[in-house]
Amino acid sequence: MLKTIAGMKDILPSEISQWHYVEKICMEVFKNFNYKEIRTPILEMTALFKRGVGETTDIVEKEMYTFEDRDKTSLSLRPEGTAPVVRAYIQNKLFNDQPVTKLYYMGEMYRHERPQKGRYRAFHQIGAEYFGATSPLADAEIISLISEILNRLDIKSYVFYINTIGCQECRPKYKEALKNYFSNHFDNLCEHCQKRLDTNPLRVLDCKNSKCKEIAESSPIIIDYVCDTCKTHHEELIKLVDFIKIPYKIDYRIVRGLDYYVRTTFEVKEEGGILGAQNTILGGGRYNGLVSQLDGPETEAIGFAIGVERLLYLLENISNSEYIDYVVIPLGKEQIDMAFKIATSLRIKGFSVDIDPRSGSLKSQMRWANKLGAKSVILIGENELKNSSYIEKNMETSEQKVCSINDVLN
RNA sequence: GUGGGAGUAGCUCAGUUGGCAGAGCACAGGAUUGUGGCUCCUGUGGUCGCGGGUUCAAAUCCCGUCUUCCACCCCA
Repeated sequence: MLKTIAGMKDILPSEISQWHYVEKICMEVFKNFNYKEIRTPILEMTALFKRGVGETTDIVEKEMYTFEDRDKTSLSLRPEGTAPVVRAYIQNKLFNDQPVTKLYYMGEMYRHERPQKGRYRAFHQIGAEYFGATSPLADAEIISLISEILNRLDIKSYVFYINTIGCQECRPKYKEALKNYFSNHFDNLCEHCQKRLDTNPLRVLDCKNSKCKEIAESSPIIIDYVCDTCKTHHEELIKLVDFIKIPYKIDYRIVRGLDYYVRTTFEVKEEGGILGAQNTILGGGRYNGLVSQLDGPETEAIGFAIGVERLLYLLENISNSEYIDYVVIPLGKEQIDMAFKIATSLRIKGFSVDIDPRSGSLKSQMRWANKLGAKSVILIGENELKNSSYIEKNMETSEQKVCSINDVLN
């Protein structure tokens, strides 16, 4: 039997109402914050991600679905949403329309990783990008927007972490300080962190190893090393977030894995054990260099992405009350034509209507109607057809009334 | 990419020292004439993930492979 590719799965009719629910609420909140939807192809040139996400990131180095087009161009399924949106922003010169541009997207992303709970090779992200704003107000607005989405979805078991990771100016100094500090504890670091100390000392901060964690506890703190611009930006952001009373924690270990981030980074995590090890349900940050790096004008931006599959784990079981307005039941073969006509008429009028194609016994059709959650059934037998009438039965109250066929057909 | 657990009916799972493939739920039909849900009866449904091997005999033991789950790496 042919199956889905490993780490990819179908979203079944029984699950789809949850997806619609999340998408609907997000779209409403985006509307409230004046974001416009953008849809980009799932396939892009590999070069976009190499330049956008970073040549040395894990995503680009070992997780992309990459293959050659017929003309030998290297293409990749998008592993994330930001680079394509930035590409679209530049290509369509959206920066000419408005001084600031606020976009959101919802779609499937692809990464060739080992599947795990909350981590799939095809997964969905809902995200937004805010272009053209240097002000910490933009950062605060993004955080407010995320908070509102989580509130409206009635998700409670999460922690909002905010950090700043400085800029190209000040981060190297911090990295150097970290390197010095961790070098003094080199023998007590795990194998990975010993290597990371050279490649990316920031990563040692969010290592899961208990010894590394302990050492990281008293490591130098980023905020002591950032330049004045970054520090002011961070402080003003915090002031704004406090002012609108959004709960958060400052966590200097939120370092993020993608190359393009500067200053503000943030993550929302579920820490009640529902998600296991993959407990980050959304993440994002400011990326000031990305647009110019992809040949656009110098533009500051900030964005985030929600992992929809992870978010769905946290959703309280929303009432999945499937129903249908009518099931039309002919009691015998002679009444099928008229049943079909009545069903059609009701459908045209806007009701949801079904009719059993199997023409089984009355009992079996009633059972079927009950299973579909029919609010009412319409029964047509020999006697009714003779009188141009039908019986409408309310499935909740069991009340029945005789109606005229002519009325329903008009 | 690395390490570990699991795979038997649509779903959740039993299956003893290797000896005829099972249950509950779901689905279908029925319980005196044309009325659902509750109850009762009956029935359909399996290449025991797939491929090799050992054996008179394999769901059961061995090897490989795929999928899935858990963790690492990393990320949403």
